[in-house]
Amino acid sequence: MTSEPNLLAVIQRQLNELNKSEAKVAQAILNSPEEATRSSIASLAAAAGVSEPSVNRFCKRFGATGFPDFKLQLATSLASGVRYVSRAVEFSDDINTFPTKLFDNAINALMTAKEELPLKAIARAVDQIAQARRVYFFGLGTSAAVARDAEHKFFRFNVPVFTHEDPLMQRMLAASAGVGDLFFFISHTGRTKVLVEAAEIARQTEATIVSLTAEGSPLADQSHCCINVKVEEDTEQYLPMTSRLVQLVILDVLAAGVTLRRGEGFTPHLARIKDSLKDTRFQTS
Amino acid sequence: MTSEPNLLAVIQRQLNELNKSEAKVAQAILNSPEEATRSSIASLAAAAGVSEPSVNRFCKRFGATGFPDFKLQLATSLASGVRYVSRAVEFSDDINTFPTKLFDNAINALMTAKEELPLKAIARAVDQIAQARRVYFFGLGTSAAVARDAEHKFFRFNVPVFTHEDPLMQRMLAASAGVGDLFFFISHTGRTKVLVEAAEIARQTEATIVSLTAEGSPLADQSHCCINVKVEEDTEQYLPMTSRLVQLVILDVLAAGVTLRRGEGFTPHLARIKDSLKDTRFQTS
DNA sequence: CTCATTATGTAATAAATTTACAAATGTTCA
DNA sequence: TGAACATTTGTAAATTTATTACATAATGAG
Repeated sequence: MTSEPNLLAVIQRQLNELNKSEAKVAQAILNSPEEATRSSIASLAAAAGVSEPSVNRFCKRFGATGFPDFKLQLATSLASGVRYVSRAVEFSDDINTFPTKLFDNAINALMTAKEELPLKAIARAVDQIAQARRVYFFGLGTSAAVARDAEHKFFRFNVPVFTHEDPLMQRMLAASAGVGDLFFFISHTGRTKVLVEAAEIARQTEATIVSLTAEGSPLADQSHCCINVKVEEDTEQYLPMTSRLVQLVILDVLAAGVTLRRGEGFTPHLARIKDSLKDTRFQTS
Repeated sequence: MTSEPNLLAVIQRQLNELNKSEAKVAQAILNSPEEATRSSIASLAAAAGVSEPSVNRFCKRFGATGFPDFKLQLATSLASGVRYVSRAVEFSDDINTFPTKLFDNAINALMTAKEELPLKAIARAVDQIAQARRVYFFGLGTSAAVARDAEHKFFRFNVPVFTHEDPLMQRMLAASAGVGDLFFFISHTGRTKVLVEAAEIARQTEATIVSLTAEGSPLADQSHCCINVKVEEDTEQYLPMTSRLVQLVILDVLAAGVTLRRGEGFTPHLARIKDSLKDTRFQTS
C-alpha cells in the first residue's frame, strides 16, 4: 500500500527474477516509463510483445491492485523521482528561458529546504525569541537585507528588535549584552569574520546566541541554537540567490511560531498596528 | 500536452469561472485530491453529486484528453510534494504543520508568479537599467529590505545604485533627478502615499520610472515601465510574506538580464568583486 | 517419456470511459 | 412577459479498457 518512492529502481533490481514475458514488460517500461504511464494495457502489451493478462500479472507482482493502479504508482514515482535539477543561467539564454530558470531554482531550493527542515532547532529558537527581552538581528551583505526584513516582521509582534549593518555597532552591542538579550545572526556561509567575532563577543556575556547559517561553520559553533539551512549554492562563483529566500521563509516560520505561542489574545495588537498604517495609503477606489 | 506542474492551484484559481456542476467537481477534487487520483469517474461523479459526463467535461476543460489523463496529471502534480492550495496558519497548528504550510505557500506563490511572468515588462526594465547612468531603488517597510537587497545585487554589476529608506531623502533625490537617472520603486500595494509622491516628483524630471508593484495602482500609473506581480495575498489582514519573495526573484531576474546583456566580457569584473570579499571570511578547513 | 507444475495466451466478461443526443435551465430582446 | 436562442446538464448507448476464467503451451523432475 505504501507508494514506492522509486518504482523503476525496484523493477530494475528484480529484472532477473522475472519470467520471460514479465521481463519483456519490465523492459518496455524501463525503456520509456513516461510513455507507459500514458498507455493502455493493450498498447503496452503490444510494445512488450506479450499478451494483456501478462501485463496485468506483472502489475500485481509489483504490489499494484491492477494496471491502472500500477500506472498511478509509476507516474507518482516518476514525478517525485525526477527532482528538479537546478539549471544555471547561460549566456546563450534569452528572455524566454532565463527568468524561468531562476524561478525554478528558487522553487527548487524552497522544496529542498522544506524537506529537511530542522524542526527541533526552529522550535527551540521560537521559545528563545518568545522569552527574550530584546532581539538583535545581525547580518552583513545580502544577509543584512534579510536581517532588516526580520526586524520589520518581528517588530509587529511587540518584540523590541534591533538591526545594525555596521560591524562596529554590532560589536559594541554584543559587548554590552546581558540576560534577556538575544542575538540572531544570519549568514549563508557562517564564515564572515566580523560577524563571527561579534558572536564570540556576545558569547562571553549572558546573552543567548541563535544563528541561521551553515552547519558546522564557525558561526554555528558560537551559537546556543543553530538553525542550519542546507542550500546547495555555489556562492564562490555566483551571487547567493536562493539561500536568502530560504532564510526569509524560515524567519517567517519563526515569526509565525512566536505568534502562535502568544495565542489568539494577541491578534488585537496586530490589528492596531495594521490600522496605524491605513492613513499612509491611498484607498482602493 | 504540457503537463501542468500546479494543477490544484489552477483549479482553485478558476473556481469562480466554472459553472455549477464543474464547480462541484472542482470542490470534490480539492477536498481530497489523493482520493480523486484513485477514484473511477463514477465514484468521483457520485462524490461531487453530478453525472459522469460532467466530470469528463471538467477534465477536458483543464487540458486533459479525458478522465484517465486528468488523473495522471493530478497524481503527477501531487507527487511533487507541495500542497498547492495556500493554507492559512491557524492557532491549532503545531510545529509539525505550520512550517510546512508557510513553505508551501511560498513555493506556491513563486510557481504562480512564474506562470504569469510579465516578460515584456521585464525585458524593457532590463534595457532601461542597462542604459541607466544611476539607479535608485526605493521601497518602504518590507519593500525597503527588498530594495536593500537589490542595491547589493546590482552594485556588483558596476551600476551606480542607491537606496534610501528615508522618504525625505527619496523626495529630494527624486526632485533633483535628470537624464540617465532611473528610479526603481518597489511596493506590494502600490498605494503607499509618500512613495507615490516621490514617484510623482521624479516623473516631472527627465528620469525614467520603473516600478515593481500591483497593476493599475497609483504607483503603476506614474511609471514608464511597470512590472506587475500578481500575488494573491491578503496584506490587510496578514503580513506580506510571499509577495516579497516574488519581488526578490524578479530582481534576480533583472540582474541576470543585465548581466546577460553585458555579455561574457563582464565576468572578470564579477570575479574581482568576489575576490575582494575573500579576506573577510574564515577559510574552509 | 509422462506427469506435475508453471507460464502464457485466448476469449469472454466486467468495468470504466466517452460520445451522441435530449431535456432542462438560463438569457436575450421584442 | 414570453418566444427564440444559447448554455448547461443528464441519460443512455457505444466504445474502449481492464480483468477473469480457462485452455494450451512450455518447462522440469522423476
